[in-house]
Amino acid sequence: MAEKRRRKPGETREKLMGAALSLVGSGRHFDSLGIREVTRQAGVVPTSFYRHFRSMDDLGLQLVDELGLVLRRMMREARAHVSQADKLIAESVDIFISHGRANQSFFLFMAQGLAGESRAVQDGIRSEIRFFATELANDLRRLKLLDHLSDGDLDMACDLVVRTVAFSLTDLLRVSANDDYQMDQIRKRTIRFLQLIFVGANHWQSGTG
Amino acid sequence: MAEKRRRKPGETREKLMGAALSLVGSGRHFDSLGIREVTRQAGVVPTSFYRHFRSMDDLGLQLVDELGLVLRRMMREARAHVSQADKLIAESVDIFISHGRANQSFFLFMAQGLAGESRAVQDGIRSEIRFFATELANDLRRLKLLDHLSDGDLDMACDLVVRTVAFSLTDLLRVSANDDYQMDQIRKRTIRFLQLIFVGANHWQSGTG
DNA sequence: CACATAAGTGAACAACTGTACACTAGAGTG
DNA sequence: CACTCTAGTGTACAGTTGTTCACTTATGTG
Repeated sequence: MAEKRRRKPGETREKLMGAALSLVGSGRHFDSLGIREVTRQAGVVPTSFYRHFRSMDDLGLQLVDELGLVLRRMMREARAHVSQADKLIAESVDIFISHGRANQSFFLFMAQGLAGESRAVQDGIRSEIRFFATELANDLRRLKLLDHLSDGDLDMACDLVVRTVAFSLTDLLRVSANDDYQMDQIRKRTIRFLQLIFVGANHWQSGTG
Repeated sequence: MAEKRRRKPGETREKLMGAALSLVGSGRHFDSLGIREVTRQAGVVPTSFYRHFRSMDDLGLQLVDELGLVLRRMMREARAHVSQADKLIAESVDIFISHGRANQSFFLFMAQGLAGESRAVQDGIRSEIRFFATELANDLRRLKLLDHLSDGDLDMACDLVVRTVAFSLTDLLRVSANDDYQMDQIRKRTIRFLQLIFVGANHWQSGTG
């Protein structure tokens, strides 16, 4: 046996990251995973792990990088689908939801990592979220929305929007994929949250506070 | 040796819960703690654990109950300190921050549990947060604030407020206690978030959306 | 005072863990 | 072709884990 060696470069690496992700997706917490467990799930011998990662933290950091790609894809699609300004919120939320479901494990990993053991992973995820927020601010500027806000206030508002969506995603990931009622509840509530924030932003004047 | 037995009822139980909490406080994730580790930290023999808890999940659930008490204390203090409506937000945020620091480990546990392995702990924490939100709604009704909102809309707004504060708490718990600059940044940003939400709520009309 | 019970103890065990080591197959390069 | 890397393999080991068991001791109740 054991006739397969060196098939594609990085194949085992991806298997390991996928294995960790799938364990997270099946309810486990990333910080409770062990090297042996991950390699077992990946169908690989434990020692192979060290060919690609120094430690579990290291693997986590590389997952954060991939998470960044997922988020960028999501942003791109949201940008491409913005038709009219009045439907912007609902359409964007729908895109978040569909990406959230399509990449369940990634977003579970994100939610876990925010309060996880590895400070580096925490920082990575937080910086991805911040990046997302500043990109959103750029887009709104480009669309001449919330034009009366100062740069700082717009940034603040976008930060709040992104946090709210992130929190809603964690709601979403808890309900089973076929529970349409709950899914729709979360969708509606998220839309209302964002509408409330945008109403606030529309009536915001820099002097406040 | 070993001359101390049965000192106070529940003494060891509290030591075990305190030990788990202190490990969380020192950077560990609750889901990565083991029974032996906790008993070691508590200065107790591993078998003692089973006298009080069936499993780690069980201990986690009992921590959620204590978390509820902490939250109720915080609410009570916030209620007692509401002087004028115009300072309500800033004063409440200050109380959240001081309680957040005083009960670091509890709030870390809360943040971890939201995305943790145990579904029961997740549910417990989420229901504590929901309870907090409905209590906030009751208070606002009593103070005749946001009086024009329907019950549903008020609930929604309070939910958003509580989520925002919860997220801010996780920011807070990351910075070291003596980093006054960062602490103040978080404080100011949280106040602005809440102000933005309240401006939105003030201008909200049920028909929106 | 006797005694059942709750709450502590230590020893034991099989299962699992992370990691080190020595080995080997294939790919790319000169 | 000879070579050096890279990425895979199996074996080994000491340390840790959860859990069971038989035990002791203090306490409150009858």
